Amino acid sequence: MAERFTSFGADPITTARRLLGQRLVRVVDGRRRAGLIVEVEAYLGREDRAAHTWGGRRTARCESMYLPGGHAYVYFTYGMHHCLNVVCGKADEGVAVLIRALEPTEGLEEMYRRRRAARRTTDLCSGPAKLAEALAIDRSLDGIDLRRDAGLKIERLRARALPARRIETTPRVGVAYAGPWSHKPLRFLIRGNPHVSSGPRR
DNA sequence: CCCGTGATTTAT
DNA sequence: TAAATCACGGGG
Repeated sequence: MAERFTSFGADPITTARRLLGQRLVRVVDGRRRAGLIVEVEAYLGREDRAAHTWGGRRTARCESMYLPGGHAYVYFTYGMHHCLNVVCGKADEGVAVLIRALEPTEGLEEMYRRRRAARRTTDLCSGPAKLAEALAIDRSLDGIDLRRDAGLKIERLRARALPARRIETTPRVGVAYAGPWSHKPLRFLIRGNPHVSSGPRR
């Protein structure tokens, strides 16, 4: 029986690295859908032009990003997509880690049912909105506590972060508008994993 | 490459 | 109130 991952109090870069290789679990009607976290991005709060909390912006949408580490921040964009962030740090810091891709491990049949366009397992969760669709994650989960809530949690499969040589670092995806912040190496992937999204390779 | 799609944010 | 924007994905 896997324990829950609960070390959400650190800064977003540390948390991002710690989350790689852990297991994201969604329970719907008592049934599990799960996958290993293989790609994440760190969002650094006030100073980070690409973060929703940039400049201390505090809007209805991103309010939950100011909760203490361990909560979910789920937002809706492009009129059709949801994305899941794991809030980290302390209350009011506005820092989080975007979960960008999973290697599916449980509930694949249900994932295929939800993801009409998926032809192979690497299409199921290889992007932030893909995994949200596959795991039925939407704004109803915004602000929930990942350390206590039954519907969405992270299981700790390893006590320590993966060794640095197994982690690839690249700029973040889709933040070209963010000036200097668009090039910073804040995207982290498990090197060589086929389930990562189609962002920059290095 | 282009485009859907509509909530959310930002400008007037 | 109106206009622009968008942590994306799918199909050519």
